[in-house]
Amino acid sequence: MLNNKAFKALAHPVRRDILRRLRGGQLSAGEIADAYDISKPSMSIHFKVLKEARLIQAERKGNHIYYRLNVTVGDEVLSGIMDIFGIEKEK
Amino acid sequence: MLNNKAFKALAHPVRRDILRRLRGGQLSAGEIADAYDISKPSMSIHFKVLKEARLIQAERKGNHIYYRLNVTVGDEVLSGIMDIFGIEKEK
DNA sequence: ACTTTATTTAGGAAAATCACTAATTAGATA
DNA sequence: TATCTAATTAGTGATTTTCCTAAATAAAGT
Repeated sequence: MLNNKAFKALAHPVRRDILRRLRGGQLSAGEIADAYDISKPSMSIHFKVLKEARLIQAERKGNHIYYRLNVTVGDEVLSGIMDIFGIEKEK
Repeated sequence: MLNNKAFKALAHPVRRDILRRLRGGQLSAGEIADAYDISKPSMSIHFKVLKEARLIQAERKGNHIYYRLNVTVGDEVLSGIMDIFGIEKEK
């Protein structure tokens, strides 16, 4: 399946929340992780899952790694859902 | 999370395919199951997951159980995805 | 009542997911 | 080089998922 990884990534509430948090622009791994009561290593795994699904993109700036949303894949998921349910895009 | 179950249900490629198959109208458990190289009991579990996520609805007719799509929940998922990525509904 | 057909439930094994702590890597700075 | 900060990787354990076969249930036909 083409974007099975994206659907799998979206199956976890924390990962969906991370994405929502990135709507406003890029944030560092630490900034995101601080918002959750989950260890940094565990958060890092969530970032990895999102990255491998191409739902987020990473950029290193000195000491920090900044993550930002990849809305393109968001659109793909949206199209996927619409296809699944036979929902037409209202123009 | 409200519809975490729906997102979890959508994480499996076979379950997404089952839903797609139901776009054209209702089908019996057996009709759906026959299309996959997976045992009936395992398929039954997939139906259960989809049912508990309210993505499908079941109706017994004599010997058969017919499943049909619940597009309402499809719409909810769609809205959820749009919210996550900050995608605006184009009117 | 017995049998057949359709489907689910029970029980169990393998694999994946998700969390943790400890250790490592990468870059900046003294 | 040594040290500090930021983030990841390694290793481990608990839980969940996903599949199987065998058994049970439900409705219909004989």
